[in-house]
Amino acid sequence: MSGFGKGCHLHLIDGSAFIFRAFHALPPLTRKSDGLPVGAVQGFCNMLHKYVADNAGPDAPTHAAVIFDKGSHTFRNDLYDEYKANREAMPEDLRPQIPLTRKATEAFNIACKELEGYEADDIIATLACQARDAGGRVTIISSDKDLMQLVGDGVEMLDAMKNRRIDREGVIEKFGVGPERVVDVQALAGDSVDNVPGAPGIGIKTAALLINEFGDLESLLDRAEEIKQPKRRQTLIDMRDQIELSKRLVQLDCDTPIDFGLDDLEVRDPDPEVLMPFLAEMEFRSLSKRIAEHLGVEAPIIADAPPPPSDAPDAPSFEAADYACVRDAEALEAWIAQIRERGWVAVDTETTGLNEMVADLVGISLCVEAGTACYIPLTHKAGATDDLFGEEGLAEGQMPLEEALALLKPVLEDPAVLKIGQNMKYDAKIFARYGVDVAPIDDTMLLSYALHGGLHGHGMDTLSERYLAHSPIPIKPLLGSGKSAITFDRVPIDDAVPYAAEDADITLRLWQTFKPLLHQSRVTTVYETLERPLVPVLAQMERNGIKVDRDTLSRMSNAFAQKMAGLEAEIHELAGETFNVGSPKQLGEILFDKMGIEGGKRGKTGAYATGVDVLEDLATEHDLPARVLDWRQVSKLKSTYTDALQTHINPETGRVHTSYSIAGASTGRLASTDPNLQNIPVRTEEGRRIREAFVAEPGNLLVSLDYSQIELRILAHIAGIPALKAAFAEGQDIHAMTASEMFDVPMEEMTPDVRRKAKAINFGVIYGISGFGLARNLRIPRAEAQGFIDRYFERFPGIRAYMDETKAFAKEHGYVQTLFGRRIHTPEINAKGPRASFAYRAAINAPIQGTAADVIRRAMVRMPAAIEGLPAKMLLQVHDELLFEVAEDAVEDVIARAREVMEGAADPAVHLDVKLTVDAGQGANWAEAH
DNA sequence: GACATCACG
DNA sequence: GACGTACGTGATGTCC
Repeated sequence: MSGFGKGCHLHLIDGSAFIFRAFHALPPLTRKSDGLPVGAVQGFCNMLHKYVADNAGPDAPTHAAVIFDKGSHTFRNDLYDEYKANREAMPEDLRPQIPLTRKATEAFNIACKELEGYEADDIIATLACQARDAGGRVTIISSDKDLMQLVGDGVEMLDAMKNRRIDREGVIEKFGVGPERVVDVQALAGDSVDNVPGAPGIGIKTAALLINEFGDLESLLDRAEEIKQPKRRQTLIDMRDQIELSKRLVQLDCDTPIDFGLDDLEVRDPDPEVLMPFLAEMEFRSLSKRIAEHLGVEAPIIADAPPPPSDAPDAPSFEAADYACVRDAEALEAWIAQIRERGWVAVDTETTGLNEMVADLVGISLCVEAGTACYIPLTHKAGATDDLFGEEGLAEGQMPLEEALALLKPVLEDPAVLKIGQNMKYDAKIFARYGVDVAPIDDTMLLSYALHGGLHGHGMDTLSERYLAHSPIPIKPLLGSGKSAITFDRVPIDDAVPYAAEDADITLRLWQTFKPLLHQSRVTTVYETLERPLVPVLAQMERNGIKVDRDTLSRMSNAFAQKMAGLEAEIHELAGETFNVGSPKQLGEILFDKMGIEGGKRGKTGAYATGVDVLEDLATEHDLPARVLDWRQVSKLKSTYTDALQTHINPETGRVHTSYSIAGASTGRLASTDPNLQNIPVRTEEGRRIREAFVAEPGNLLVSLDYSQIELRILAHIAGIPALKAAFAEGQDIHAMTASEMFDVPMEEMTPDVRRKAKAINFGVIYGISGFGLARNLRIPRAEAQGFIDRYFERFPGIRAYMDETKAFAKEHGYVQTLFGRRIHTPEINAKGPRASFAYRAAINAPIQGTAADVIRRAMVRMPAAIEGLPAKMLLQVHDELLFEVAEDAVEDVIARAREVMEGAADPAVHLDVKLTVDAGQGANWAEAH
């Protein structure tokens, strides 16, 4: 290459951002041999490898460098000694890893640059300017807003996390001005993270407004007298020096005295002779294997590896794996022998659909060690050979389903053979329909949930990509999509084998990866008491289903349809034209443009907001929004409940079978899908009637047991609030007690309104209270809401301490914990900006909501044994409620036993200072039982 | 497929 | 002092 110039493309990676991201995104990891923390280094290497691997295309960079900060004192500190003064100290675990990330960059043979006394941003600015002036392109890999001033003229940014490019338009979207005026806006708005003062009372929005009006900062300051708002005018006049200082702080230096040139940054291939030893030194086993594979060299042998649960010393790559197709009893028996020899097997089923209540078994995959897997096709259809009667034969070369199941059943039910699956509830339910009761089990999805809850999803694709660096064969090309989609039994066996067997292979490798980590992360008990044992319990509940009366729903649907039609006519009449009432966009235009109602607020997409709270405010003055609210309620009830629910009634059982996701919610709660039976209406009279359609079989009753105020009780325990504990012990009305404390109203004189306020505050505390949130909820001025909160903290001082401690814990560890040891990761807690506030509130809430979720999980796990022998079935869980179907004469027995289990569910693992109490109800339908 | 809305705890 | 805010979910309809 003859020097940097036109046609060249320079990539500049913000090294510090990479390190911090790697550090916070990953669980702590130490080097086995000496305990040196290396998690961030590993994450950093992962990102570099991904970066290198992703940049092979025609748009590949010709030049690249990773830029680091160096030294804590920069010229900005000379300008302003408070610059970055409120930044928190670097975490202890991260400090020793910083020099290692530099070594890593060099090991990857990527230029690694820094300059004493200068921030990485200034070096990036200098290089970007040089490259631009030479006529080349530049991509800055960072999402730091301070770098946005450099965008334009061939310079772009790339947010590697979101894989989003930020160009001139992106900058305007963020700052309201073009890149050349970004520093002016920043000078006015300041930056709390870097402690740039700016002008008090002016944020980005206002700053952009002013700059756009006056052209640039200098003109604005010179002509500050012309500003109409008196306060703003005075601020700009008084604060001129501070604003000008701020500008010098945010302005990047394009002239740093670097001692190298663009030509030194030419992209070079990594040298395996250097890279491999470095990875070996770090003891990155799987990463070095992966990179060795990518470079086509031998992976280094890293001594002192922890013994994997597999006896396979070197797992073959997925590409090299050769999967078997099992077509007869003899071959299957050979596999079964291998399984018995080892004592475990990864299992995966292929079926005709996602609904386990309906789907039929098509084939089974087994894997006994990494790379050694098979697929047993069972009911694949022959190709396009259907005859006139639509009868289709089975494809050739499959063993009879019954024969295969007869051979496998003893193994699948053998207590000495562990069956490993990814989302085993699905497979267990399928097998159950064929008379096979799979046990014991391990579930890689649940292992990941216990280990990484809150960090990422736990689907197989995610886990495989993250932990095995392998993208599973996608199912789409096999099945097609849309109308022409086929079911798995129509996939040719030859195509099915690699796909299906690979799933079992991946599952086994994930198990080998995760299982040893359980102990290290101290979540073995969580997995073994709260996750794994729930699988058979939920499988049984889902198979039980709940009887839903179609006629009741159908009648309600008709009534709703009539009511909607009437309301719609009224609404059109009021609007003076017909429009789609269900379209928030059209409704907004009618209300705020056509009718000219004041106070329409536009959301981020530019459409008017027309949510309930907006319409409720308008409804006091206008009829139309009031009618729309009515229409919406009816429309919701009809479409989501009376209509959709009917389609979920299983024709064979006459019941509705929901599916619970165990690893969906980050806090440990379950989530119900297809249909969601955890959000059946109850708060309004009209909605509650939907529950009349959920009925018991003749001779039975529905029995509902729910925890009373479980989250507040847990809060009282965790935060140690004597007043709350005492109130619960005495069985007082907790919201009334709170109100009495806070507003100095004796309990006898309590009014509903005062109690309502206290209730909102109690909930607010659980949610990580803020003045703004409470103000909005209660529709009171923010200052008043803040006053309530201050008073609450004064009266219940333990709350404040709990919040502070929880926040500190999250910041230090990257996760928070429930009383039972469940970890909920909060990777964003150390982010900057509003994301951190989100993470903060979620971190406050997670231990409370999560502990409540753990409690009911424990109750559910114990429930089958507790009601054994009684004519009762557990049907549904709704977070703090369990619903049973019970023969009439056994109702009292079941209530007594279930209540005992639920009230004692925390014991013996945790002794709560506050007792848990359970309310019970019964009736012919769910409305009566609740 | 994103977004707005609304049902639940 | 200003960001943009209540926590956790799933399903539906509109609109591009």
